[in-house]
Amino acid sequence: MNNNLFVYNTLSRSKERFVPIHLNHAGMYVCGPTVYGDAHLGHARPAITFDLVFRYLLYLGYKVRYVRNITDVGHLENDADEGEDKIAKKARLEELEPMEVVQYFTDRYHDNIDRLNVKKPSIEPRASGHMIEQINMIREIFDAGFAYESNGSVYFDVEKYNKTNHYGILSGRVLEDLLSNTRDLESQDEKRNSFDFALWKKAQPEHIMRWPSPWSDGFPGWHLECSAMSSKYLGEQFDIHGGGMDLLFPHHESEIAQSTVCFHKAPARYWMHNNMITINGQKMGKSLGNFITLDELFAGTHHALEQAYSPMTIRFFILQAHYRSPLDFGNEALQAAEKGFNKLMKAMETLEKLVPGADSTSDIATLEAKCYEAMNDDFNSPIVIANLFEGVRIINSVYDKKESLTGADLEKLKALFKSFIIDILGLLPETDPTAGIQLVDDLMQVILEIRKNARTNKDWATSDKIRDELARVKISVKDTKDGASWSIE
RNA sequence: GGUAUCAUGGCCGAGCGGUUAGGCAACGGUCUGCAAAACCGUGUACAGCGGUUCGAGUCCGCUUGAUACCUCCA
Repeated sequence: MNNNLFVYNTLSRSKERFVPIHLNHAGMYVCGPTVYGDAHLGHARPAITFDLVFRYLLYLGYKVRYVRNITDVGHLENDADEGEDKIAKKARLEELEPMEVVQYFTDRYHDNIDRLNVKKPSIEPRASGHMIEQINMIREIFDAGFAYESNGSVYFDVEKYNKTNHYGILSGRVLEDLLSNTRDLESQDEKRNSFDFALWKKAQPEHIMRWPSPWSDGFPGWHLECSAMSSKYLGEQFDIHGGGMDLLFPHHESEIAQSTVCFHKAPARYWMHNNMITINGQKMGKSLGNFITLDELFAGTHHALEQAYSPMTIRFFILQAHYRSPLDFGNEALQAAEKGFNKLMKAMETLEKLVPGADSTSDIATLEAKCYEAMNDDFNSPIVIANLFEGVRIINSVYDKKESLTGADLEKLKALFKSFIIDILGLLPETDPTAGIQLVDDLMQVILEIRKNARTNKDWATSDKIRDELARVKISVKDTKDGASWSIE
């Protein structure tokens, strides 16, 4: 097993060799979406980033348990809403059952993510299905003396925790700074300190999503579900915890505090955070209202979009940047990704047509080594892609008979492309809507035959008319030495 | 105000003490009836100011600017 994989750990702010807790096994937990709205481009980033991690670990031979939750309860809208959670609010507005809303957006999330060819996680637990685990965890924290009850709600005592631990270890914060710098928030009277966070929140009478507990009818706090579900399915300590950078504080910080109190150890060894997708240099987010949903991207219906972008274009676009770098959305960049992706896919087709030569003019083994090196260096997909384009150059040159590869190297290159493009990067050829329709093939053959006759007679007007008319229906015809070929745009 | 992360050519984005990133766009060439594709070649770059070093986008300091988090957020 490859043990040269290095992972950037937010905890240490450096790349560390990946050593799993249990030999040949890897446990990974990633914070999933809150299902109260359609998934947007920002949601695609962690889904694809950790899909890449998942796929590469699998590829290396690890037995991976990948847990990605669905948050369907508990996130507070804001203080003014007095504990009404987002999902309940949406449900009341639309007069739907909360679980109806959850189901609707969960299904839509799955549809979008599936189209991006994101592998399904091993377990996808829902917060609402783990009330008992969450209540038990609160009880443990309570019994350990790190929680207090206030008016039916339960809060985590951050100040007390910080006496023996460092609350802020992940985000580089110091509690004293938090004390003096916390913004003024109203209605904090239930809490001893502004930075204490809720473990259990008492439900207001109008609040529909509620569960019984020893303290009140209510719902669990913001950070608890991840601690409860990750420990349930991955153990008290597991290998990788992932999520967006915006969750670093306070969400992940609080997870560490909860788990440390309950299990006396940090929940995860490696903390991985993907950066944000920006639009005009600003974070794309729900609250900012500047987001573009995946549906809109696929259909090209948002006003900021010059065209529709296919799921694979989006996936390629995201993989062309390193996951820890911010990625700026732009039509020009998306269009460049689209062209680059098509070039890569065409080369894959060409690769199948190559015939072996007597010797090799390019070093495929080195190319392969570079791809592994890039993946092992904190999942550097842009470098992998750059190397794959070197492979594209070789493929096209061999096809043009300007270079040659031996049969063995040809097989190596095919295996390399299959492994890295399909298995690891998860890029698939876009399905041609006419694929498998024999009639279309036959019709095209008839048309090109007529055109060929015209060309033989140097009847360029007819030849060009056929090509132009076909271009209007998005079929491009290209004349090569071996005759005309056609493809759907 | 605090914490963290950045600042790379027309655009998107890698890199990291000394060697071409890559994609898209642009220009020249090969091929071609023309076009497209493909291939070959070319250019433009590391925010500013100091410092360390034989040598710095690459390390250190300062300045300027940007973003994220400190309130739900991927």
